[in-house]
Amino acid sequence: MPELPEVETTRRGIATVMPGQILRQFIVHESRMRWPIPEELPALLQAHRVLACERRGKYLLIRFEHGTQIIHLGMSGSLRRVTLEAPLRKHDHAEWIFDEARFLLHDPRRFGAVLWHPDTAGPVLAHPLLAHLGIEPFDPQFTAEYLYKALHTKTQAIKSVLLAGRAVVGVGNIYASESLYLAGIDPRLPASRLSRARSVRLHGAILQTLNQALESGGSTLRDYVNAQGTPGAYFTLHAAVYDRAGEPCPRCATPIRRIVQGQRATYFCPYCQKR
DNA sequence: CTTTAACCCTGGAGGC
DNA sequence: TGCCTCCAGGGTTAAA
Repeated sequence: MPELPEVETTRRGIATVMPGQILRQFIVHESRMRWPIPEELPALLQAHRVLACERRGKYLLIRFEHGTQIIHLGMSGSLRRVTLEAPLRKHDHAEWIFDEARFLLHDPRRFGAVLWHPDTAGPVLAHPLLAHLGIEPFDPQFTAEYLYKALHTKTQAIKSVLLAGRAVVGVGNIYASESLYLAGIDPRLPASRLSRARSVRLHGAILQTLNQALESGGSTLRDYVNAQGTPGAYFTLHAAVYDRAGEPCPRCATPIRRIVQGQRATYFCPYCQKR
């Protein structure tokens, strides 16, 4: 589920509650995630104050006075507010308990992670998992020219390059297909062959796609803040090509094609999207 | 350095 | 019903 808009929506949700609060208890129910949740983490965090809730790519960063929790939601994870009394469900692997709020990390596939980076180890953004991430899409420095320069050295198919997250973060498998559709670009095009003019289109398409998803995430946020626990309508509902193999292209009615690139599904319109 | 494929894990969908 | 196979929006890691 979580692509960048979902992660950002989650960040906004926890950021309305956690900063300034003292974490009374951090409890681990299942430590076997992408990497083990450090055993010493509950003791390290107990009675410490949250300073801020940030995000880098799809990683959530919960800053404390002495270090930062690095959280990834993987493929099936969610971090949601629940009532103080709410019973644990299957796949609730960790919980954050504050005086008047409680949060559960729920992740059936356990591809997610909860790590700890002490301040003594240096800036958290220098952490090996974060150090090589591409630019944030909403960073003003992310321009069409920036995108052009990041792509023109890569020989791989443009869809795979977008997905890799080294040029720009946050374009997951859904949004990669959707952005390329919006920009009229064939996902198989070698990234290096994208012209400046088409970089402008792609840049706009990426921002439009992510922004649209972020807006629809607002309903998720409302649910989130109200502790209803049900994910809102995700962007999937408005997808033009994603998961629509065989269905007519919204623009020209040509059947949408599904191909596999780097072991991930890609959807595109063979007529509207050009090499 | 780049590129490819295997892998971590559970659950839902669809075929038989 | 049940059993089997395939597929899933993430990203790291090892191998080529």
